[in-house]
Amino acid sequence: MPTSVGKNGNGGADDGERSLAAVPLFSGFGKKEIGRIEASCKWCDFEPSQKIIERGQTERDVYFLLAGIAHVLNFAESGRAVDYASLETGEYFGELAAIDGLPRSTTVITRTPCRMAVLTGDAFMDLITSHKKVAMAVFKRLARIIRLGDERIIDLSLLGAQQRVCLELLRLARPDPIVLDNLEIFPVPTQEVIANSVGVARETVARIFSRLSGDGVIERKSKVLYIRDRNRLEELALEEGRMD
Amino acid sequence: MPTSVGKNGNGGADDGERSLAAVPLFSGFGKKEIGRIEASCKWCDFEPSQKIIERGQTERDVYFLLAGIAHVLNFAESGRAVDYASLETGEYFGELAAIDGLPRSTTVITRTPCRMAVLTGDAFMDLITSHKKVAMAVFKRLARIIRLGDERIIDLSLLGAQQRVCLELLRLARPDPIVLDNLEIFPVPTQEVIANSVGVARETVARIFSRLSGDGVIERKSKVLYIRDRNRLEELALEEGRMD
DNA sequence: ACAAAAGTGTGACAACCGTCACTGTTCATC
DNA sequence: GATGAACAGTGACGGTTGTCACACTTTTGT
Repeated sequence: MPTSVGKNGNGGADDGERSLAAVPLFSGFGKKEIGRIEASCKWCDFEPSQKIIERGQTERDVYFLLAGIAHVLNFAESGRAVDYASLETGEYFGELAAIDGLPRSTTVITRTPCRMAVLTGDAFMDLITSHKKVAMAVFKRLARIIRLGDERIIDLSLLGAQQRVCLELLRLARPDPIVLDNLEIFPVPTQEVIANSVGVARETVARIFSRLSGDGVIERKSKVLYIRDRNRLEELALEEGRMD
Repeated sequence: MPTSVGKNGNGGADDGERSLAAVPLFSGFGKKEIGRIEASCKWCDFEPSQKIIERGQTERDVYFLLAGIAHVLNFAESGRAVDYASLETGEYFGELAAIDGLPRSTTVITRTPCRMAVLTGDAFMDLITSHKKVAMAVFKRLARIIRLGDERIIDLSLLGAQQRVCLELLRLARPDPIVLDNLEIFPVPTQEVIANSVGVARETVARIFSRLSGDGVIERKSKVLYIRDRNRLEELALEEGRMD
């Protein structure tokens, strides 16, 4: 089992703020309206590594992440995981089941302590059908998910493990807040997370990192991973940059 | 180049019926309403192997497939293709760009002669925002696309080529219309199409077919592929059924 | 009906990568 | 600061699969 589940099985206590202000989906609403939505929410706190929804379950709640980070993934019987996405504060999940009524297609697990607001699937659908802005925002989000999925399918179908890892590094990279020319990744995900995100074995990620470090392309310092030679990294990601 | 493009470059002539009756998305509409939508459509006929939309283009039209079959795919520079889906009569494509205004993420090419109705992106969005039933149907379709994509990512990440090919055969299989216990695939896609659908080399598909034929699991007769031993095929798809 | 094109079958071969089995390192927690 | 757990690095090894090359078969078009 790659992930242990927290003890607080019943869904977390409610002891935090009750505000949806952090959710961009509702940014078009006035205070009254938001208040009404807030009134129909359940509020929960979760510890790290807790399962919020699980593939195959049939409830239809929609979750709004008010604080914390969660990730969307799936497990194979073998125990290996496939990571789809990381959810940040303000994002939501569980829409699919609310929309089509089918069982959950993926599992969502908290990475950090998380505070969430929960709407029933019906309440969410009411929101969608009665507010065009919300509907549009959800449409755009679904479109984005589809586009990201398509990209991922291309990568998995056509690229080698090394290329996919390099691409993932480039996707994760952000400009260094101080020296903006430098790219860095902070915090560095574990190799296992990266491996699950691009569909390779963890050891393969380790080997590729070793090589990249040796070539001076990347450099790791505890929590930060610096990208020293972005061009080379892009070459490796795009060309058939062989490993030898 | 795996696919040649038809000569009728300007988008096809209009010489067919002008009816959206075949499109389930509009099934909830009365005659008048459908008539209004029909009035705002452009109508086109396309020959086989014509590119309808192409990855990267920025127009936002939405296409309704009134007759024929098209497929959604992408090409790598190497020439290898990734097939996402096959579109049948009554389905539509091009929604994503209409929704989010971004460039086309995939290419769509006709497989057979196709008749289509075309709405501008704006007209399509009007339809969505003014008719809840349409919006819901589109939501459901997007949800379905996401779920299918997720499945595909799992398969690509966790399964071997052989397993994926066997799975694809099971997905394509339909009961024999006469002897309903028998499964068959008709018409058989070319090995190249299957290869592009599951992300393996065409030769690999050929080799797997050879083996399956030798083991009496499948049997090919010109246009039909019979599945003789469904259980074995499922075993091979799910277990780590080794090739020896 | 015939030629050309498209699709299929198969061998040889290398490399890529997953798996297994470790050791070494860093990190939290007492 | 010690101690265990999580994380990271690395060697060995073999199977699976992609690539290249080519013969063969079926389909298509004229």
